[in-house]
Amino acid sequence: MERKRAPDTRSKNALRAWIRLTKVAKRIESHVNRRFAESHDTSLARFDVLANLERCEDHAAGATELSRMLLASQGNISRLLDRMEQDRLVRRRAGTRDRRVSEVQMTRAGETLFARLAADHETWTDAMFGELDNGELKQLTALLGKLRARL
Amino acid sequence: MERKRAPDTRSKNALRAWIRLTKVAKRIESHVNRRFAESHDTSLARFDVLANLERCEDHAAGATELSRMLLASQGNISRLLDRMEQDRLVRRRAGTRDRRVSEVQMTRAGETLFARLAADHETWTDAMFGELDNGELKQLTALLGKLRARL
DNA sequence: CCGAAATACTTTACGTGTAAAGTTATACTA
DNA sequence: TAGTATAACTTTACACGTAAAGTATTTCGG
Repeated sequence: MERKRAPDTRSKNALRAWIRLTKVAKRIESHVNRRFAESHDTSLARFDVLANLERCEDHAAGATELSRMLLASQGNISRLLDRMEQDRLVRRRAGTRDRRVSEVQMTRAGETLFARLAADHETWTDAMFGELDNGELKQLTALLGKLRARL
Repeated sequence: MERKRAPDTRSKNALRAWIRLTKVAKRIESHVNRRFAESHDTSLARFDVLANLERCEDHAAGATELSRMLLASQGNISRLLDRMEQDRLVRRRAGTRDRRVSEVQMTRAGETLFARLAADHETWTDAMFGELDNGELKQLTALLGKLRARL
């Protein structure tokens, strides 16, 4: 008894790749989010903000700059920073040169939290990607890089 | 002048793969969402519901069944279906055998819309993945499949 | 220097995601 | 069969995403 198989056209293969890509990304994201919530009462969105500030000069950046790094809208960032500021993870003050700019500065508390989050995050990632060896990881990264070029 | 490069450890490579994976997925998702909004005044979330109903017997399924297929919570599905029902894309009625079940049935309007959405979606996907040839698409799908196993 | 355009951010309205509590129907056990 | 557990769904409260309109500041052309 021969099982009917989906066609092997380029178009269908692209569709399959996209569906698998989004499902895998969703699963990992939800996994990481749950872990951040359980063990640190925080979220992936906040981690992303901290991770990007970490790589900035003086651990500070403008809000628009942040929104570009995070691939998110300014409005979204604005309220996310409101909540993070309430929790004392970041501080905002008007820019000195350009007073339109809201300079976002990571606080000591933010730095401390980020260090803990980053360590856990690396551990989890390592475990989740455990099925792939080093060569496969690079291959995956390279394929995604090629894909990214067209977006 | 030699530029300092990030270390090539398994852990860092896993981190890089994950970051690229989520960024690429986000970009495609946002692209598709914008297109669905512009050309059909709808969303990726609704498309996913329709696509999954399409593959069900009689184009109908229980809400819990749907939430599992979509990797989403029951509460989310419940309200998403409220909105889709208002727009006459699906219909709900109590199950005949088990009256707790909310049987979700795609309407004619839903089927018509889905046909149009699916055609466009395939075109867009094909274009976005244009950088990858057929072999690379399969390779990507396979790597993601391996990854999925551990989640 | 003055008015217009551009830029940075905030606010608002809404869609979509979760967790947790609430409602109703079914199933199971004593 | 009564009582309780389980299951399907809805509701609520909140986080987080967008687009679009609003506010304040800077920049630029005349």
